[in-house]
Amino acid sequence: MTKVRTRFAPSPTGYMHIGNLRTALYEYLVAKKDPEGVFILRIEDTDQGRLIEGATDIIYNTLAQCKLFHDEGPDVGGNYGSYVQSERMKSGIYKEYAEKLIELGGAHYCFCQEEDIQAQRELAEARGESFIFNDPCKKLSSEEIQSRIAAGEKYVVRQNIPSTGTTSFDDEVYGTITVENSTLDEAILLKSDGFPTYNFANIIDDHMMEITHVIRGNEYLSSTPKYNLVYQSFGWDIPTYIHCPPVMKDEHHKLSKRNGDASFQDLVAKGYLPEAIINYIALLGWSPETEQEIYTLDELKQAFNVKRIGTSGAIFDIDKLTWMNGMYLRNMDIDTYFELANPYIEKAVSNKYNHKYIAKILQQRANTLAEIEEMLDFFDNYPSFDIELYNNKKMKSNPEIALPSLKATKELYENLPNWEESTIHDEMMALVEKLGIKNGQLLYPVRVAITGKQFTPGGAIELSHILGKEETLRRLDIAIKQLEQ
RNA sequence: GGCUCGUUGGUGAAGCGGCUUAACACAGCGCCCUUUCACGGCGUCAUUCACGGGUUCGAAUCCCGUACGAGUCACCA
Repeated sequence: MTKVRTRFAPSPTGYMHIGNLRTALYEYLVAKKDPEGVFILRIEDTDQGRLIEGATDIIYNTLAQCKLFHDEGPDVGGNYGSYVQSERMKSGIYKEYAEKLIELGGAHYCFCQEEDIQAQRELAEARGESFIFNDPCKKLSSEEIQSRIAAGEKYVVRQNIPSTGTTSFDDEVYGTITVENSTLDEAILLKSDGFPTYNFANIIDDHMMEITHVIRGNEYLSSTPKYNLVYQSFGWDIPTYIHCPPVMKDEHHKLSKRNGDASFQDLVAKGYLPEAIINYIALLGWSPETEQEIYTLDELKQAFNVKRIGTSGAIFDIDKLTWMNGMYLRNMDIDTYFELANPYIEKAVSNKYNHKYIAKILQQRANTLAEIEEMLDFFDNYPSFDIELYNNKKMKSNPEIALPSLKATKELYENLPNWEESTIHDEMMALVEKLGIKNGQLLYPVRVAITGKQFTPGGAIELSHILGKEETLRRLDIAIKQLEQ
């Protein structure tokens, strides 16, 4: 069996689309399922002048962050020619192949004017007819063709499509698809400037790079029969096709840059982990055989099976990603977590507080790194707040109950032998006992008083400990004064 | 408009003719745990698989049609 070779062929647009990333993931997984499989990166940078500075770096960085390491590519080399399409263009290979295809009867020269064809098309559409271009140039004699070319007349190379019969292909996810040849347009392969069209370049590149599995979005489903006709004319092996359903923003729209939808970089900036993003998008449109949902990349390689890719579009659900990201955050060891979270903790909390301890209480609560800053804002800035906050039905707390609780806590805190968390805990519990109230009636008001927030990462005891005796007492004082008014 | 593809709950989805009075997960809701929130635990959330026919003893599962949606029909990639 020949070894599997797949390729990821993005355009450097400066934006790593989630759908594209998923395609890259699937390409990587299909390749790596085979111990000798090869995953290739080919940059398709022939976009009409839309070159964006640093855009290829985004592609390299994204793949590296996701650990989707490619075996061949512009930056890592390989034995299959340039991996940058603009460089391949210069070599003239496409023209050679186009001419070869003409010899083989799979294509022909066409001297028609673009405007003429366009006019015909518009005429047909105006009449409500479907338009299939019937190229008169197909009837040209080879002598005439030669003389017109010799005379310097512009031409394109156009694919030959039989006017009868059908063309079928097998897709691993959509099954066998058959179309009537009579509904297929004879596509231009080589443009009048001598450069190939995207689809033709793709066919040639994939063949030259010995790609065995073509994985792409299902928007290519309709053009695949035309691809096959070219392969057949050349007598080349047809790759295995794996068309994937789209990743949607909502019921009707695909996720796209135009809509301003989140890209991979945006998600990372929002505090999502590349591992979690990969894990989540693997499950968008593909389902494993077991009920397992959390997968490492290695586990994904094991579990992945093309046959279980679905056929209908999947809506990107940020809530589920958020949940999954939280799972990753919670399941990592505290040191790793601290390393990841600290930059965010630094943004919100000055060094006078113990960041490591803060990370510990944060780990079970934050689902994304980016939300950390807001969760910790009360450390350096003690906010003013409404005494309404003391009202909590479940805790049986209200401003009236809060005042004596705060006063008692203040007195207790002032006389504590030390500021260990265990000491604070034991003494506070004893105080609850002594006052004959509920835990929440003491601890809830204290927590509100020292943070000014309804929700905090951690309870009154933990937070008192982190804030330190002096700061805690200061805040308690302010809170008591506010309540006394 | 032609062609191609799709349609199971709010979302991702399992299901491949009887084991399904449709799994699992997210979100939601309720309860429990708990010094808040979160975590964790428990429960609830589609009598029904877009709709209509047909095949069959039996259909979400097979066939046909309808509706709706998407993709594609460029000398763009």
